[in-house]
Amino acid sequence: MPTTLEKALSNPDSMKARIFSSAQKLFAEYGYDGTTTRMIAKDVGIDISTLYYHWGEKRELYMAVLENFNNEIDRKLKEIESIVRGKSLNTRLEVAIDAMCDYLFQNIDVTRLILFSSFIRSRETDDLGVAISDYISNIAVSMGLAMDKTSITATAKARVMAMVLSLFSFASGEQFLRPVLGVEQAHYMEIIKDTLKFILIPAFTQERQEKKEFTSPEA
Amino acid sequence: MPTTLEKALSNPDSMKARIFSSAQKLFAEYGYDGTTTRMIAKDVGIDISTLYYHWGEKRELYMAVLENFNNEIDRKLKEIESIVRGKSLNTRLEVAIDAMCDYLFQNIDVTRLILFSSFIRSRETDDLGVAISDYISNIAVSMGLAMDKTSITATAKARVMAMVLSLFSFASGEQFLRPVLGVEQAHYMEIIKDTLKFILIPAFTQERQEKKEFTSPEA
DNA sequence: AATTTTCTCCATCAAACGATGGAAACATGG
DNA sequence: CCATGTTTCCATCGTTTGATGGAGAAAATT
Repeated sequence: MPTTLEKALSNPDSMKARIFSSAQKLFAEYGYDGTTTRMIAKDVGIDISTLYYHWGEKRELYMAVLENFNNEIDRKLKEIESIVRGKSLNTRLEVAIDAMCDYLFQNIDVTRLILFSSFIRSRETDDLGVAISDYISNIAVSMGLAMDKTSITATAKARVMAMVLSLFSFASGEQFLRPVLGVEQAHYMEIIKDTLKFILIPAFTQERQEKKEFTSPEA
Repeated sequence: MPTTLEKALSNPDSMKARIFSSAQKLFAEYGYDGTTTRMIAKDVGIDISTLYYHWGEKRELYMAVLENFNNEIDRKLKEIESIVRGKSLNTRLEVAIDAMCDYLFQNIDVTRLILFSSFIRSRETDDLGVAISDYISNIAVSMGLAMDKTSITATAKARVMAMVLSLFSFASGEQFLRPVLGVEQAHYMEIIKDTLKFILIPAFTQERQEKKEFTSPEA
């Protein structure tokens, strides 16, 4: 069941969808305050008022971009969850890291957006943005690191945070991180995947063996 | 030997230093484009033109804030390096994580600033900002994960990146991450320290035992 | 073909932006 | 007390920002 937003964007050639696409790109690059409606209109190749005709206020357009990401990430998380269900913790982490990397690196714009909207306050409103925080608990459950949302310890949440923050940072910061590594774009993601597995899998699996702190879905 | 900038800020009651302090706080909260010169002036309690009298262009003030961070972080890294020199890798990581956390959490503004300046492009200039990237190699060497800057593999750099990005993200995002964990401010840092150690130490020490990929300074 | 609806642009608005010149307040040394 | 240099504020500049009304083009409907 497509949302009203998705229906409006169903035709990528429509003016509304073209504006949305440019807005997403620019908001992700310059942030909310750093992006002007004129920049978006120019990128699309239209007049400003055409933009306002289709989307109304700037804030409205921004919210739509965030809402769209919300829908996508929710779907993606459920998809990954269904894939890794029943697998061992080690496999769950490995598959999830691969899948999330694939997704986020294909959608760097939205990845940057969600990161910025969480970290940076806007001048006009105090509560713009969809918090990454909402996903932390969901991911912890999806990964089988906790039974349900309510029973997750602060420690477990923090570890999931570390995982998510690294992942988002690596994707969002590719533009300036990749030159430091001196690798090509295709190679970059492979290194990131390996690094995340290298860092995360020992930590979570060792913990499990030692304390059995995390419950596993097949238990 | 204090820099010219540090000399100008030596007296924290001076108008120039007060403006600098407010600017740092606001740039860190709203980003470059999200912070106006009027916001800064109002925060200090002065007229805009007073701000311009002391600092000139807005960009100038922003650059000064970044330069100040550069000086501080360089000093901090050298300080940490001298402390951990000769210690075991395990101890080095533990001490460094503690020290860096202590420092970054006491300077959340500058931590956020350096993160934003790396991730987000400004509207007016293309190369504003001091890249985090410069520190990656330095830290790798300081941690004893590599002999010198030139011989670090992309893989090793990526792992240091993961460490640095997590650290910076945890500090920069305290405002919205801490409520998710449901802990108090004092407890937050402790959890983050534990989490970083939990995540990083097994990865790096296991790697060392298995492949001896990283050189150690006492070898 | 005529009419209605949808769309796009031109011109423009008020408010906020970065930035400046000049007058007034302040301090300092003679 | 005055002269000189520094600092602060008021008023204002030109530009850019978000946003809108209305004229006309394009497309759809009748």
